[in-house]
Amino acid sequence: MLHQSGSPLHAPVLQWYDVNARVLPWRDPSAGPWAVMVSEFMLQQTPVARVLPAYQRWMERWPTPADLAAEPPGEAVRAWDRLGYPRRALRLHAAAQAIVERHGGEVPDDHAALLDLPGVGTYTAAAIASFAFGQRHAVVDTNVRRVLARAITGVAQPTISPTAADLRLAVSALPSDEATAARWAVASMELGALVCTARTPRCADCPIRSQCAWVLAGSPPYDGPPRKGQTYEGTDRQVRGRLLAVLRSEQDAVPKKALDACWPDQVQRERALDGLVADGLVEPLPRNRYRLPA
DNA sequence: AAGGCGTGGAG
DNA sequence: TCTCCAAGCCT
Repeated sequence: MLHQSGSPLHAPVLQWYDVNARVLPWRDPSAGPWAVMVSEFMLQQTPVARVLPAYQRWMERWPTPADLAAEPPGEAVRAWDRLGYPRRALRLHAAAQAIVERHGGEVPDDHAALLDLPGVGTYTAAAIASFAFGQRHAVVDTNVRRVLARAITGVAQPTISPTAADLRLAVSALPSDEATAARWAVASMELGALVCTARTPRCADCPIRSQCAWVLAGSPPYDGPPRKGQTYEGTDRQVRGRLLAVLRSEQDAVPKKALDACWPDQVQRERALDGLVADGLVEPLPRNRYRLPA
């Protein structure tokens, strides 16, 4: 397949993608926008390998936004299983309801309309518009930021959090042709996921190693501010995870006593439970009982 | 506008 | 073992 584009990076990356793209269910031409949207929610901070089984079950059970919207949010939280960040399940459910109410049950193809949906930020809106509808958008995730940081800026790692400069760089790297831009979006992301990885980049396998500013500079090590390691043991996050695991496993309401058993520190346990209730992930019932939201 | 928000695999 | 980190979003 021939590719025409303005940057010398485009052709090699697009050709590499033609050969090396992973076969993923949400990339199947028959998958549709809802499949893309579900996958994008699940892939926010969760690796592909762990998403796959949950995604398959989800799409089998809820093949359309209306199917999901018709069920209580707690079912979404339960089906989310252990993907992590279960607020995403709640937001996906709320987004499905908004799609039914505002868009006749069809995932909108408009970037602004997508951005208005719960749980859809700049990245996800661009990803859906590009992957599902073939539009020209800068789809800037951590993979793309890393690829551009190395190939163009010439540094080992991108900035810790996305910046306006990252977006400008991504926009400037975008092919002008719409279809090519959409292809570039997936391709450059896939390159970051498979070759231009954070830890040990496989530069020997990289289609643009001869043009990579970072490689040409001698692959200098990262010298930015230290990245803060996220501790997990003993945090409220861990407690929330344990509480929710109990509630997911039970079909009906659970007595508070059962929740008390999962964490020794009462103060922290109460705080975590209150937080879950405030987030809408847990519903308190009379007589000291709790359940996933109905 | 930093910091909160889960979970588990890989090196 | 332990550290890093994986297609972010929201407040």
